[in-house]
Amino acid sequence: MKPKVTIEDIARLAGVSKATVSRVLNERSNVKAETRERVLRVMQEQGFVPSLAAAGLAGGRSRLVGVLTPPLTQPTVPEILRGVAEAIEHTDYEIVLYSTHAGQSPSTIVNRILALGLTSCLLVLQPGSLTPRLTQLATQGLPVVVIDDQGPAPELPSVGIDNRVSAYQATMHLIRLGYRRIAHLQGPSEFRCVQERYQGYRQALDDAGYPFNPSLVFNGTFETSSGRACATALASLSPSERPDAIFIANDQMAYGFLGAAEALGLRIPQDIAVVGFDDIPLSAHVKPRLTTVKQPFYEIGRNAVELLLSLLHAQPQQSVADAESGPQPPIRIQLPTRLVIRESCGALLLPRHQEQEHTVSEEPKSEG
Amino acid sequence: MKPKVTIEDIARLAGVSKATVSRVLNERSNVKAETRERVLRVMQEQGFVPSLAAAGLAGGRSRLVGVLTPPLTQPTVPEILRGVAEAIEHTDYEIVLYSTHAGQSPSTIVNRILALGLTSCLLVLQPGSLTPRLTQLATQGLPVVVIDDQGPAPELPSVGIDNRVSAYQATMHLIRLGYRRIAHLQGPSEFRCVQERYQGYRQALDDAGYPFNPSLVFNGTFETSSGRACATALASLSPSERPDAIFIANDQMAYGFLGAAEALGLRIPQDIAVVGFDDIPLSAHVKPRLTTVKQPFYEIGRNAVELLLSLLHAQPQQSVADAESGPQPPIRIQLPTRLVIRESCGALLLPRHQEQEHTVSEEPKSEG
DNA sequence: CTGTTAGCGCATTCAT
DNA sequence: ATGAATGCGCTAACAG
Repeated sequence: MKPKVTIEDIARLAGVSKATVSRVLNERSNVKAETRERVLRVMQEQGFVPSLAAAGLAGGRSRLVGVLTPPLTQPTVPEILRGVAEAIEHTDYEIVLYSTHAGQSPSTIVNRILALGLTSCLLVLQPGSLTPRLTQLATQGLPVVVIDDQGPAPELPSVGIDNRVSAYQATMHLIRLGYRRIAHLQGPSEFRCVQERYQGYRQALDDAGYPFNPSLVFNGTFETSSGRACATALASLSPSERPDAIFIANDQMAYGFLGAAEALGLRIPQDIAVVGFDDIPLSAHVKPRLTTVKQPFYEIGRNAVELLLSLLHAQPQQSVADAESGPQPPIRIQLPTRLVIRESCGALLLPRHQEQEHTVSEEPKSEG
Repeated sequence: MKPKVTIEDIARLAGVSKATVSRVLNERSNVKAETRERVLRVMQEQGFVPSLAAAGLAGGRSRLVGVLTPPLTQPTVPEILRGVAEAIEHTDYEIVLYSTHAGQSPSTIVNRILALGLTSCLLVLQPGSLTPRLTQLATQGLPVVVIDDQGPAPELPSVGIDNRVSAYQATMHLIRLGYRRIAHLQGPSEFRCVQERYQGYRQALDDAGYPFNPSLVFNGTFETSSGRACATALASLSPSERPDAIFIANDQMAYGFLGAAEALGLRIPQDIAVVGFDDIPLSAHVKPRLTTVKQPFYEIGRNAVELLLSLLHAQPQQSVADAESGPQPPIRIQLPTRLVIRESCGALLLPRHQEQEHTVSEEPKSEG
């Protein structure tokens, strides 16, 4: 193994004390410019790289951020992580990756993460059932940022999108295209984003003066299979009962819907127009190509890192702020989405749309 | 912040020395069963979690493995990482993730990794131009395992597939389906896997007694665009000159080929049959669905971790072994691939194939 | 088998 | 502005 160059080596070679070397390392101001230059030069020459491990130990805080993700093969994850990784890269922090998979108890992973002292903060994608535990850790002072969903109530600082507005725009798009009976396939109701998307759907119908028909709302699991199930259910309806469009709460379910619809002889978009949610990579390639709400996953990742680090650096004052103003609602950063229009909604069949893809954006008329 | 429970606390509460606690932690044999039980119980009660950072520092080796990957949005990466993550999870190591992206100098990332002392070993996906640097680090004693490609010569322990055999099978499949003029679209020639796939292609032609036609070999970049370029080139040929099938060295290029072929009026597989390589998620969904060689990415990830950890644990003896037998060729683990037959090769148009997907496997007649 | 003594490489008081 | 001393939490020799 290469003999590690230590601060001590640098100190000796530069003719200063270890403390001084440490000072230039941490960019303290109280070092004579001349001395600093000399030390820096020696560090260059020796290829000195400070040990993160030791620095963490000694300083009491490490420069590792724990990132906890669902399986990386889940289609929304890689793009988020790309944003996270690139944001981290501009800092002197590193990523410790914990990924969860199906048959694994949440406590296992949390215990593992608690092998902290390693990581000084936590970034969690889709916490799901971990939320209570995370909230607890957060109150104990561990900076935690959550991406995407945060359970029924927002309890932790988070980064994501405005699901309600996005769903509103998706539904409104269908309305403007002239569809009259617009169905909705939901995700699992325990997710906050599912409720919000549903609300956006409802509000769009209201604003358009459409009657709300509960029988047109279907429950899904966010998995492909429930898209298939939904398509099967619709196929069994008489043409007059059948909706002429559907807003599906994520792209995965939309794929299932598309596939089953084809097999069942339902033409998309002629018989039923479809709008999805997420815009994961496949969505531009399925047939028909999927109109969907694009989530800015990359930016979400970047913003989450920035938020997390800002929390981390604010740590010292936090307790003071808490004492002054009491517990504040956690910070929420919302990034804009856009509707990506492709084939499945039928818009491209109309004469006025000639582009391959375009986007719309529009706010709900009322807040609430 | 939660007051960290230290070994010292445990030692005091269990009425033993810190050294003993450390012994049960590291599962040393020389601890009286009774004492061990007591210590373990106290650790349970206190929710003690040892600090990886401190352990690494003190022990001289950390329990972090550095994983260096191309952008996570590259389609083959997530599945590999999933395997890596799950394998790591069964150990007491953790992953430190470094991901590279386009506009970034290799040295930057390597320097960053050298902020080692952090990580005790390195797993690198598609090292590319990093290979020399990695080789250097490896000779300095850093355990390094490479996934996929390793440059022109195998210089580092690696995990991957037998590209030659896989390409042979893909090409032979086309031959058996009766295609006579079989083209090949290569990747960038600096990659070893590209050469091997080419060799497999050549050998299949040889074994079948087909003449080799250099004008049917095209150079690509592994990117979608070169698939399009290739299709364009083929479209300009007269039907008699044009190949009736093509083996494309990765799925990304195959997508480009499929897309451009459709636009150019070339029917797949009627005019040209296509076989790809990788079987990334999209491949089952493009139209026509792509026949391709499936790489066992998940298993590759798992095996890479196992290899890396075995190297790490063998570290102490390594120099001895070297001295005895001189430098040995680096270990190479090769995992089996299988050909996934879908629409693009035309096999499903023939009467005897009724299944949606099936696989073939077959060895080259001769080695070399 | 177990306790004692030294550090690992660095940050952080104190001094000066 | 700089140096000396102390300790982070743990492992690794040593002794016993």
